[in-house]
Amino acid sequence: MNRVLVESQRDAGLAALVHAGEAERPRWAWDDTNRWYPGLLDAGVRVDRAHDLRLAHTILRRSPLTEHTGFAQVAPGPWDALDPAPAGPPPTLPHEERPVGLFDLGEVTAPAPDPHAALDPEAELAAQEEAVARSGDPGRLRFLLAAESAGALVAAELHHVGLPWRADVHDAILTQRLGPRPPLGRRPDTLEALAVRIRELLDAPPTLNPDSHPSLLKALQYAGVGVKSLSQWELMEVDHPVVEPLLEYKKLSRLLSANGWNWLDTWVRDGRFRAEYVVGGVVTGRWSSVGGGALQLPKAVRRAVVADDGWTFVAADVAQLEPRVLAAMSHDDAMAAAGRGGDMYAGIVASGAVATRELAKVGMLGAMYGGTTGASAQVLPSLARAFPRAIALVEEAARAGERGDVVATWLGRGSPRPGSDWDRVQAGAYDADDGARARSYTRSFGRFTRNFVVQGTAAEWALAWLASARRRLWDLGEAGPAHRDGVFARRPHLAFFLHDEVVVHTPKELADDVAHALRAAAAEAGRLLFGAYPVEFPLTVATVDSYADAK
DNA sequence: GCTTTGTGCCAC
DNA sequence: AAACGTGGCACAAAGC
Repeated sequence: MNRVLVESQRDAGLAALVHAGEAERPRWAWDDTNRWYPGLLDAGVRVDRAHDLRLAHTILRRSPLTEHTGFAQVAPGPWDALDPAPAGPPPTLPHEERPVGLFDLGEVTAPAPDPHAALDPEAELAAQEEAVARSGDPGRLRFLLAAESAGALVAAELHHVGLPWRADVHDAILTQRLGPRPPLGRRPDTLEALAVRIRELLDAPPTLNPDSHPSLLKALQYAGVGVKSLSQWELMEVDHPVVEPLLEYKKLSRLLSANGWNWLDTWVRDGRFRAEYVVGGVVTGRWSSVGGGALQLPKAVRRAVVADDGWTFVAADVAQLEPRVLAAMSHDDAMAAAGRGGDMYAGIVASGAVATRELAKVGMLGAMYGGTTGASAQVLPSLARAFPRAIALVEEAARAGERGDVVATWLGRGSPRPGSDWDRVQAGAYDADDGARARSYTRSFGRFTRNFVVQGTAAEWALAWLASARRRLWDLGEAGPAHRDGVFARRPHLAFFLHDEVVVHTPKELADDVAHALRAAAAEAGRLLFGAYPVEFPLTVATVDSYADAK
């Protein structure tokens, strides 16, 4: 049963209405989960199911399964122009005053009309349901839309609860590696000492700023260090005393700028890191994030992710998700068999296809990414003999992209068409240079579609896993000490998600049940996507008090 | 002065 | 200076 929420219901009575309505387990349909759910969560209301019209609209507009429908063929409308709503207020700015605005005599602009006022969610839901019904595979699309919307609920809940973050531990990590926090505008002691050492070894003046690429590159050349760039991999190939301190400087400088004290001030409040996850933010269907680099938390600071007292983390990740997904999509029995037993790469070696686990790994990754060089390309023929259906699937996806065609994930998410420069590049291939450029562009798009089908289907598996885990964790009920107010105060809940891994924050006494729930959810996700096809999705699960101790 | 671009590195 | 997919982010330099 659907219940559509419209703008006129955005008032003080909303939380009570939704709370009461939950008794009948409806599917709440709303324009954008982040415009409704954060407020409900703040009011202590969790919803069981939802339908995110904006996310569903995007999928249905681009799926090959609906391309013959009017829904996909009409000109872009207001639903196509929506930006994702943020899950929360913007962070506080470090080291500066917030813009005041009141006495800012700059250009006065009228507030933009709220695009949501013009939307008709009831009509949009009806149109979406009709498009699904007329699609080439309503069952798959219904599942995809349900999984995407469940993901939106999860993302809002992740932002609501936040990832436990110990600022004091983070500060200790920074102080140990960089020295005490310096005054504004000064380098930390360790970096300053390294800068001095780098200048000495290069015989460079005290004005040399190691953060300035052009001047550092010049100084390296004067000193006879023949590098064309400052990237690690190139510096590592050079034998010169400056390399070691320079690499150390770069590593620590990165830590400082990306996850240093400024990051801590900006993104950690009240012991929580609240990231904005953007569901469907990647064309493949993966999530992206904005603010704080939530999907790039470096291993160096994960020590600061510490469970609350009486609570612990259960961290789980899927072993070799993408090749398993590929085996299932292609019904490659030999590859599925290689995945039985936990380590698919070991299974590939056992099958006799390649000699070592490392070769199995780089070979499979190369097949899915479109690698053309090195060991990965060398073992590709062997992999193609051993796993013909799997390799054929990615090769066909690559050829489709090279033709400029659309490909689709297992559940029907369509790839974007090539950009407007596609025709221009192809048509302009007059001389040898232009021809080479056109071929390079074509192959590049082929690598994109090759990877799209696998990465996108892996993202669908992950959504199904998240949705199932979310329900199972809720069903575990309340236990142990309350750590906060709110609906998850005494409940195990998802606290972090990263493409193929999750971290659950749970009362200690439920840790074993959580681990079981995550494994059961993984098995359920496999069944929901691939039915009885015998492909396994084994998890590596660890119960840890700090995220740094997971795997 | 501001915005855009290039570089490099973090995650999967 | 990348090879081989998807991203975000900070900083300095270049562009306007």
